[in-house]
Amino acid sequence: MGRPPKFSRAQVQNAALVLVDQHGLDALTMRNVAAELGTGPMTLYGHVQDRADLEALVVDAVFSEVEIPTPAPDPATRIEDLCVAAWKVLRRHPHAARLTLTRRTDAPSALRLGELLAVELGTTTLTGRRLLVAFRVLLSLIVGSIESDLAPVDPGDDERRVSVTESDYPALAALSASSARTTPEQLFRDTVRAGLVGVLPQASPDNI
Amino acid sequence: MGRPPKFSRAQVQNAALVLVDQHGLDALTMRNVAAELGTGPMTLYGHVQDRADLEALVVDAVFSEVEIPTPAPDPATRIEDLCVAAWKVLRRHPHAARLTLTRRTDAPSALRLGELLAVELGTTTLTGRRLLVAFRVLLSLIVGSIESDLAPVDPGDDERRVSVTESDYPALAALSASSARTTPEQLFRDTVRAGLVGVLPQASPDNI
DNA sequence: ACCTGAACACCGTTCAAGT
DNA sequence: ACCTGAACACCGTTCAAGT
Repeated sequence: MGRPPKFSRAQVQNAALVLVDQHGLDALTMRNVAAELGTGPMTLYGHVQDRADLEALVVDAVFSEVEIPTPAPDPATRIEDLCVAAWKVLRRHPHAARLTLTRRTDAPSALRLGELLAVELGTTTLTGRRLLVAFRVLLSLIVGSIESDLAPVDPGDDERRVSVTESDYPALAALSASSARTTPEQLFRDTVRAGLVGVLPQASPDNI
Repeated sequence: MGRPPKFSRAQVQNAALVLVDQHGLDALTMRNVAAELGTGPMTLYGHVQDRADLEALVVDAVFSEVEIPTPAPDPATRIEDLCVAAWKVLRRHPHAARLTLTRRTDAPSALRLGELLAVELGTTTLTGRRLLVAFRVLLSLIVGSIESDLAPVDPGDDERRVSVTESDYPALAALSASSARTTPEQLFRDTVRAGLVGVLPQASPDNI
């Protein structure tokens, strides 16, 4: 407890992510993180600007875990793999994922991933508006799929939940039954492939 | 101030939505809503189960505003119009939209809209897994597009924002420049149409 | 029986006192 | 100069006192 600070910003980041993973997003408070590090709340302000900064740190930690896949031979598969890598890391941190859904992220690790995806799309024949649409479609599919999977995470919601099996929504009930017959990853891969078909002229619907 | 309650659940709902629209999501507190209605915080618990219930009320209010479009002749356009209707209403309430991104919604008005979309997709040749994927793609595109648009809503973020024009992310910068040349609605329509091409065998890429 | 104020256990952050 | 505890202005909700 001499001159050097008692802990680093990286330690704050790690403690925050562990807290969120283990006890949910509501547990992410200045006071809890400080307690985890064995100090008072005010000591945190030496490493973090404010609460929003703490949240940004968590988002950055999550995307830092993305394993960039080794490039597949064809562009469509490279793009798909990149999307799956992002999806996987968000799935591994469902509570933290909610942070990325709500606020726009400046986290360098997230921007780097976005840049990678944009570069990959740029190697296709897509340009201009169609390139932009392709990018937005893929980002949306990642974010949207995570959101769709997030339901069971919300605790206590189940008691209040109106079962979709109810005959009020027969079409939704049929979909929900059909979704019980796939794994989440398979469903996401199918979703991304469908998106690619709509977006890449050269992607053929055959491999779906 | 006699026997009948001083206000209805619908009034609570309305007061909550107005509060969120005007002062942002952080202003949505039991105490603020109560003050808006001229009572103490505890009186709210006569109409609302807890804070989560209050948020659900806001989400329901938003989706209740959806104007179901008059059905277009062809299925693809009917589906597109339905998606745009949902997108528009979320755009009109950007702060409240954040609630729908994070938590799974049981709001009847939202389920009814989902059911409508599922039914519409059911009138195509799609069945089983492909029907499910189509539904997920469209939902994801709505949710994801809203999320992408939400950035400027977050107040005070701009000061901290790392400009994407920075040369660290040239591909992202190019995309962002390209997105400045379209309207949000046009971009969303293009996005949905691309999604439909990937998802509906009979949708032709010609009309993009 | 119902409505609701006081009180409790939190929260982020300011401010000033400690070193 | 820097670190950090006390204090402030909030929050959702319990509990008990009022009618």
